[in-house]
Amino acid sequence: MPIDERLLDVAIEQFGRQGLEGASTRVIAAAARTAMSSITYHYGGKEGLYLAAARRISELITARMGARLAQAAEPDALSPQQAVAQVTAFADGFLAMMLDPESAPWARFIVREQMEPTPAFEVLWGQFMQAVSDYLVKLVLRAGDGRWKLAEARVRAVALIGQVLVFRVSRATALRVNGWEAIGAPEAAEIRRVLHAHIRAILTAS
Amino acid sequence: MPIDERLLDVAIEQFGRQGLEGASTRVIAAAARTAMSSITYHYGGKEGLYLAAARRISELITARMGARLAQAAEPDALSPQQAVAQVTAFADGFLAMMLDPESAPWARFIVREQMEPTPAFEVLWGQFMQAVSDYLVKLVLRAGDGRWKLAEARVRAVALIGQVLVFRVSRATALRVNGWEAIGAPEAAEIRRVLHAHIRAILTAS
DNA sequence: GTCTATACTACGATAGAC
DNA sequence: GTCTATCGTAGTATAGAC
Repeated sequence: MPIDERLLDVAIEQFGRQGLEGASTRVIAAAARTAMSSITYHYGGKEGLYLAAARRISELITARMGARLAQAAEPDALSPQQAVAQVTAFADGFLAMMLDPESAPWARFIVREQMEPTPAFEVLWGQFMQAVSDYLVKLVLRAGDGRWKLAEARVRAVALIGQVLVFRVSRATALRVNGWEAIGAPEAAEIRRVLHAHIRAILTAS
Repeated sequence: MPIDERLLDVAIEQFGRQGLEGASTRVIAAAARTAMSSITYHYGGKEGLYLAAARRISELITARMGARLAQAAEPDALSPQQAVAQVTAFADGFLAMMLDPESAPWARFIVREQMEPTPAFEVLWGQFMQAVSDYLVKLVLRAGDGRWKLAEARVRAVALIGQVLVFRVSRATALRVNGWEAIGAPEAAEIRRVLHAHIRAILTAS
């Protein structure tokens, strides 16, 4: 693995944990087994490395979600029941990503950007968030079969996302509340059961 | 306002934004208009100040949520319909806190602790999170009227929380998705409408 | 109690050897 | 391209004046 890729991997980990200011280029360079000045050479400096990390995260997430978005039928062509099924499938895929240990560094990076946006947020939004949210809002609109205006469907989509996100973002609390040591296969199955029930209830209620 | 309280206020703000390592005692002391060594004197050092900030946040949140938890009837004595109403009232109170600009620093601090727990997480959990989650799980159990086991009610409670939390933790995305500039009164009303509908659908679905 | 002064460590950037 | 060496700045902690 070339130096610039090693640097990106370490950067996502370190920036995710410590933030742009908190992370140290010394530590990043050492963990990538190279000299500090490699960061200047490849990315122009600390900020350049930070933006490159945001682009790399977008690539990794697009690689995971892209297949689903590409193969998905146009939401407008679906029946409401099919749209509910698609939302459920989306939630399963999103949950799997949120529970995958490898998503932890990305999640830390992204949550930081949510609460304290920097120019890197524009990268994340433009590279994958906008497409994902457009897709989900369309599905919700279709599942509602005309019951909801666009504005309401958007809020509903955000709330739906929240139900999945909480198991990554509030992981420590989720573990305590449930008395779990970790989220393994049985716990993930329990979460999926609940999310399926919630999605069906929310999207099919009169 | 005495120096130690000024230090705590600034510390919550700074630690929330930059984390334990990222925040600087120089900046904190300067913003509190005192000398760096006051931190050592009052709190023993940076880490002591960090733990004190966690205790202060717990106090502030308890002051806001405590009234509701204290005046709330024992969940076991409620009818399922009353339990649904209580969950809705809880969600409204929690959402108001999440939308209140003054919650932003606390939220940043707490989210950091969720994703990268330090000993301060024990403080937050013990001081208010445990009581709040116990209360909510009991309400959900009661609303389910025997349909759900304890384990399922816990997962449902976490998912419910997620629907509210997302508007604080993923604020930047929520604004983009909805095309909002900020979350003012009309936007908050729209969110409440959706959350009420979701809670009713989730807790009363067969 | 609160301050100033200072010791010591770590930071990011960069010049220059190879 | 990748390294070492170094500069100037900023970090925490602490000693000691008042």
